[in-house]
Amino acid sequence: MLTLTTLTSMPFGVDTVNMETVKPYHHGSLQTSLVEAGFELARQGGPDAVGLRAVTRAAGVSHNAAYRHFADREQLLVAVSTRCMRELALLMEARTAEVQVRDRRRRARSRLVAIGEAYVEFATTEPGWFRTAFAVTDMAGSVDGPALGVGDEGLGPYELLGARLDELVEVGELPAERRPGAEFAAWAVVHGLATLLTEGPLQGLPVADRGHAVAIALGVVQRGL
Amino acid sequence: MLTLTTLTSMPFGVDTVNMETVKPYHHGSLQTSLVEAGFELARQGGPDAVGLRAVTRAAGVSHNAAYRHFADREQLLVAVSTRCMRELALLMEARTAEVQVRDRRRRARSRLVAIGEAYVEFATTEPGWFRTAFAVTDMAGSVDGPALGVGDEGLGPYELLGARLDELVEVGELPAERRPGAEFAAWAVVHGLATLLTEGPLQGLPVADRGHAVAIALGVVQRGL
DNA sequence: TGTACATCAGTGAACGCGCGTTCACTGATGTAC
DNA sequence: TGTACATCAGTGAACGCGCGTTCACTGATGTAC
Repeated sequence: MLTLTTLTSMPFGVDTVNMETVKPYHHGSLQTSLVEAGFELARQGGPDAVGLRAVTRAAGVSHNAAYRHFADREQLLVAVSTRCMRELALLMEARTAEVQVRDRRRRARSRLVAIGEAYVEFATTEPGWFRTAFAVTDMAGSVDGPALGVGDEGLGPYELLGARLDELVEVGELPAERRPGAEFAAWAVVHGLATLLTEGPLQGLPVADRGHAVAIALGVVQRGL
Repeated sequence: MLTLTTLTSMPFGVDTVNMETVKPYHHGSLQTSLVEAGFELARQGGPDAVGLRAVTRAAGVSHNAAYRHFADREQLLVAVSTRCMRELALLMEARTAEVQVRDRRRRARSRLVAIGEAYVEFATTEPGWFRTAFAVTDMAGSVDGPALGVGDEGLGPYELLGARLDELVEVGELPAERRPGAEFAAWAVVHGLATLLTEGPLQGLPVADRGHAVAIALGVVQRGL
């Protein structure tokens, strides 16, 4: 199993070390550092932990240096949220790539299951990041679908789901007439599982039973599609 | 369509009026009043709006009178959350009772759909209450299932779902061997829809499309069960 | 039937907390001439 | 090649906010005698 933190490279490598020792007046990449600090804070404390003061404190900078880079707390949170969303998308992609099935049809199904499982895996192993990813939702929705973007860097979770469903159609595992709206069903189960297991009343469910619950729910959706 | 607020009677009738005019030193039913005030605050502002000071202010009482009835803010929130959960259960029961279908099998299916729709209806029409209902989740989980209780006053949402699924089995619409774990699938879709439409990235979905999305998702689960 | 007194349910002032935000500032950078 | 100066990125003190919680208190209630 991949460690989640290995999915993305460090924001800047050597500079971080130099910063510790030299500590120049001009930071050089403070914006990135602040987002990264917020990302780490969000890991433990969720969106509420991402504050202007907390983030600047963690970056070793005076508390209102952040105002050079973000208009207010909300904008910082948007940036950190996007960062979390990208992390989710990266895990989904990684788990998809791991699928080793020859048969096109079975392969397409496995890959759909894989992104679903990755979604729930992300939520349960990194609940703080998961909550933060969905803490900001008033990014203007696009016409093509809801805004679950991760900026210019790759596809978002929603796009990845769409790609899997398209694949299912291509391969003949999903009747084309059932394709429209299929996202809603697939996404809803998986998001529901993630939320119930993470923040909701299924929090206390023994870890052993979790996989079971996920398997049942994903099975029902697969059969229903 | 029922108005949600009509589902429960006022906490106390005449006393409320008298309280306004007489305002005795001893309130008489402050605990109930505080919970009810929290319930109203939660309607607009969700769980964060349920504070000791906010609630006492709304009840027209000094800010720490609440400590006679609740050990701390958390306990107040638990009480208000339970209140919200009961409201959800009441809507689910009301919508179930409205189903008018003769055929036993079709009736059982309709009633399952009805509680699912009620769940989503509650979340979208009363997002503050919905969020508050699920804001407290560390009530010790029971052995029989997750703690989604509403105290001594009737069944909780989880129990209602179980009843519908049992009915489906009785009536022959759900193979008994698929009954175990069926809650997970059903609950997950519905909770996922509720969350995505309410707090998540589907917030911006035009109201017209909502019903469509819900119908598709519920259809998939029905078919999959 | 009356009264003393324990108990209970409120009051009001005060504390400390961390937060977002604003202000006037200073140190570093880079570019026009 | 050198220097003045605008611009940019950071600093540090201060403000006001609402919150939960604690303290010592007072007013009302009901019960034992």
